[in-house]
Amino acid sequence: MPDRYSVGRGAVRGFSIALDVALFSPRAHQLAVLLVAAADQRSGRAARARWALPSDSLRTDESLDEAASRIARGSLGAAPALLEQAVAQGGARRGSDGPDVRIAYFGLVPDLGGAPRDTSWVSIAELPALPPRQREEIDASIAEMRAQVDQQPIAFRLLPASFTLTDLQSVYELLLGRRLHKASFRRALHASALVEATDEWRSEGRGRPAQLFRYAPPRRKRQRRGIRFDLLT
Amino acid sequence: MPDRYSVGRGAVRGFSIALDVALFSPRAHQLAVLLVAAADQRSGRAARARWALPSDSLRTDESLDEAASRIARGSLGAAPALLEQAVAQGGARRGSDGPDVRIAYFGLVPDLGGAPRDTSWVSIAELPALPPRQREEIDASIAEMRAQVDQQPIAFRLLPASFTLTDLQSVYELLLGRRLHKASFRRALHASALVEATDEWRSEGRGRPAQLFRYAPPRRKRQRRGIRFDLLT
DNA sequence: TGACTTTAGTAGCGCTTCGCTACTAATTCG
DNA sequence: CGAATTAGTAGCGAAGCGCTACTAAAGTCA
Repeated sequence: MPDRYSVGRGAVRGFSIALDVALFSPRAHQLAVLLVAAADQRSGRAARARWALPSDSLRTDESLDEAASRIARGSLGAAPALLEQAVAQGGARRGSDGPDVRIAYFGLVPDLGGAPRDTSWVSIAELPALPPRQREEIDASIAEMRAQVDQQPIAFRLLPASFTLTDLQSVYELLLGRRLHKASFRRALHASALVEATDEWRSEGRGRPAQLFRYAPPRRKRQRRGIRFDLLT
Repeated sequence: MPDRYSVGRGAVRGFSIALDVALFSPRAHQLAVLLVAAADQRSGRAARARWALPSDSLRTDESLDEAASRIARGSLGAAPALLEQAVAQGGARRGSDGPDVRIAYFGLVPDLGGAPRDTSWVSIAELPALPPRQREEIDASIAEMRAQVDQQPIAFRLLPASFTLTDLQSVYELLLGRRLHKASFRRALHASALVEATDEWRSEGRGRPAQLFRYAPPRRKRQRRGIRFDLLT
């Protein structure tokens, strides 16, 4: 009889688990991901710059979420504004001594200026060569993040407490990777009542000054919707 | 200096990895999940029936996807119509000898009648006591599956090649867990041109016979949409 | 036979949402 | 003073949604 309910029997304890954390941030009108510089490991050569996602092995005294948070803080020097699990992949050893299973997390980080030492914010449109599977992890993370953009108000975590609506629209455009129409964006935003106007205005060189808004979520119950056949691939 | 880019260094090889597979199927107008009966492991007692998700440890010669497929086939006796990763959880040992990390997959299975020996289709509204964390895995799987319902035409995988529109609507209602309005459902479906009518009709006892349709996806490019602020929690 | 029940399927109203063009408003530059 | 630049709004036409109310075709049963 096939082994149909072997819960916990004969567990193989030989796996190592690596966590990769893709931290995204809006930088210079591009969506950028934080990469760390790692020395080339092959000997007998001048060390060339290699790039990789912040990564580490799971330790025995922490949960996956804790490990992801530790790795994010270690590479960034601060806690990200959001940190969520994207995807797990792996199994079947690749013949190397690397980890067998990789679990990818992604995070969002406001643009607060520079990058920590030995790290760099790199536009997702210009990614360098990366270790195996990390490219797919970044792609999966972006897809997962975009799926959450209109489920959770994550865009506001990338902005300071008060911001202009043009700022907010730019964040949405970077997160989604496409342009939005100004009037439609504002209409939908106002209808949602997610922001409230302050009485401050910001002048940014030329042009009319922009009013500052703050995030002020109402307590609303989620309303159901019909089937979105138009979203089917 | 903090350990910021320790790719593959000091990997701990002590983890075991368990995969749980939640297989969903429409049964008796309920969404059901396949559970396997496991004998009570505590000794000195008459074995009471215990239920659990189909589960097994990851082996060293297979990938995560392969393991999930193996477990699904092992419990079901056939391959499911869909199998996708839902979530990984764990780390930090619970002091037991169980696996350290659990990775949940979910699948969809058409209603083809009975359940294999030692298994049972149980309505998700009447779940029995389950091993730790499996309840959360089922909840996460349902949420993930529902998020995919209008991204992928997964409902059609639960129906035979030809079906009535009432059948199709029932599948959508079970997958989404709520009632849909007949006229609106059909209007959206016809607008999508996802199905085409056959020239056959099915009479189901009383009432007017229903026309049979088949799934016939058009090749269409995905059109972008605006921000759905109204979906924000 | 003929009314009643049951299930399938459609018409269309009122409202909301969307993308878009076209406008007005307030500031700096020269 | 314009011209340029950025902020913000009005509103049109199309599409989508929820719903009530209808028609259509079968079985049931007096």
